[in-house]
Amino acid sequence: MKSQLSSSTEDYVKTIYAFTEWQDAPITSSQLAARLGVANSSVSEMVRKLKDLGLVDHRPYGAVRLTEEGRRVALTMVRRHRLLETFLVNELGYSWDEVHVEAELLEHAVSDLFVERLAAKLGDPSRDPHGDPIPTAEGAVPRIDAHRLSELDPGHAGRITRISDENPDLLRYLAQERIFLDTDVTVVRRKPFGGPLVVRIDEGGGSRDFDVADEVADAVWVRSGPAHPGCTLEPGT
Amino acid sequence: MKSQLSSSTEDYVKTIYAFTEWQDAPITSSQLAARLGVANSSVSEMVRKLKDLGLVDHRPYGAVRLTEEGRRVALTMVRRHRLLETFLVNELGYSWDEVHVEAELLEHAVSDLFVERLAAKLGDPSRDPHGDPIPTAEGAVPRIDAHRLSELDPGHAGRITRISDENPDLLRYLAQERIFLDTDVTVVRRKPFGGPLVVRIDEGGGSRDFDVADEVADAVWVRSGPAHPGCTLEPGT
DNA sequence: CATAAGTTTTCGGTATGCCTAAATACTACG
DNA sequence: CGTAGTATTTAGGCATACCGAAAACTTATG
Ligand SMILES: [Mn+2]
Ligand SMILES: [Mn+2]
Ligand SMILES: [Mn+2]
Ligand SMILES: [Mn+2]
Repeated sequence: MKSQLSSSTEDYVKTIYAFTEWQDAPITSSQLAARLGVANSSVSEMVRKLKDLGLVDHRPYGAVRLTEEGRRVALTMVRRHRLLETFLVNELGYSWDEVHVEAELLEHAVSDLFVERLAAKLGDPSRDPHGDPIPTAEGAVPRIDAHRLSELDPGHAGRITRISDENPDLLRYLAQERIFLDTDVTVVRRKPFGGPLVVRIDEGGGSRDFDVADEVADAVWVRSGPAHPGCTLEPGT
Repeated sequence: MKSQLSSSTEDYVKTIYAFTEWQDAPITSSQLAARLGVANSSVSEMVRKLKDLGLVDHRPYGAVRLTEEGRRVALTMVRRHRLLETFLVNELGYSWDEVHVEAELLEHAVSDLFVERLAAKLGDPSRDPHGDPIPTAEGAVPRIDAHRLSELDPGHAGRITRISDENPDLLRYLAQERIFLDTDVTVVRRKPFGGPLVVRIDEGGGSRDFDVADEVADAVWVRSGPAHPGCTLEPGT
């Protein structure tokens, strides 16, 4: 059952999974190549290998989709990655913009024992420093019910539950502006002529207004409703 | 200054260093091959590469010796390995026979930042779970003044300061027999006709006698003198 | 519906790091 | 001091994972 995949294989599978985590369409070869920073030809070769391993479904010139087994492997890697990020922030004092690169390598080096011991030590967290859900060891993914800040109408209030970790510079900027996970925000209005979104931020009893650039509004996810939402689990397949 | 060596390169350098850590003679090609579990021919190729990188001195058919630069790299890897082992035991509840394999992989995946943050969190320890000295970030090696149990005369008393981590089975056996680092022992006598060494073990107010097989007596290092010896540092070169 | 534009795959090649088998160099002994 | 035996290096190959360029296929457009 433990087939000992190479780190490249693990990264391919993880990247295929990540693409459909917050949207629906399956990933294409060139998108995969772009995300992995390799040539299209390299993807063609690896996808054939992944298919031979039974990790993806793929017809020539078609999109790449994970099989059940591929999804299982992906969730294992995502769990590792996010637990490691949590460890780096909670225990080693990393900031949330520094953790991704480190976790990207460590995830391939740790054993299953290490991961489970670490999870226990961290108190079995259900989300990582960016608010991304941490799959359980059994492959269940905590459901996070949130919308992009960019999609919300004026007047909508909620709590930041996820910030895309794709751009470290953006994360650094937000930290500097004292905007974190669990910060409460209200959409005030959109400035005219394609201007930025204005949000009100609750902070230490008072509040302040903040202009949100479009790229930022796309990266920040907000959940309305109760202050500390319980996480519901959807079973792994 | 950071030249990004491959994990194989790092393991070669570390193994060359380790060979002379507790004895004098430099390592030969075949010894290196045996320790790394690779063919002699692989060593010949890699040693040429290491020489090109300026990490070792080597003439054809001669022994392999680290250069100053090689020693610096080796000490970096040894520091990583031993800090990771310490972390696994102290923070994740590993036993001392489980840590080596895990650290062997992790040492190549962690960053300098990770290592220094980890060292700080662990309180800058000067020895690992097996009593092996942890080099400082500057490359100074805590000097451990100890002798093999097998070399001591009857009547000699001391404290266990190091146990070779080469054989996990031996470590497991010793743990089961409640013999740890910092256990106080006195050599009682050697049983005749090449029989085992008998040592007295101080334990919880009382004491017990224990028969030590030759392989064990070679693996256990004892330091006489004060109960908690201060560590002296020898500067890295 | 034909062809241009874009995407994907195939092809030939590079770099690591490993292997076995063969050649070569040391060393120790008669 | 020559030679047998051992240690080491060289030669030829394999597997992985990457590349750029060329060929093959899909799709979009006029
Ligand atoms: Mn990775
Ligand atoms: Mn994350
Ligand atoms: Mn290693
Ligand atoms: Mn150790």
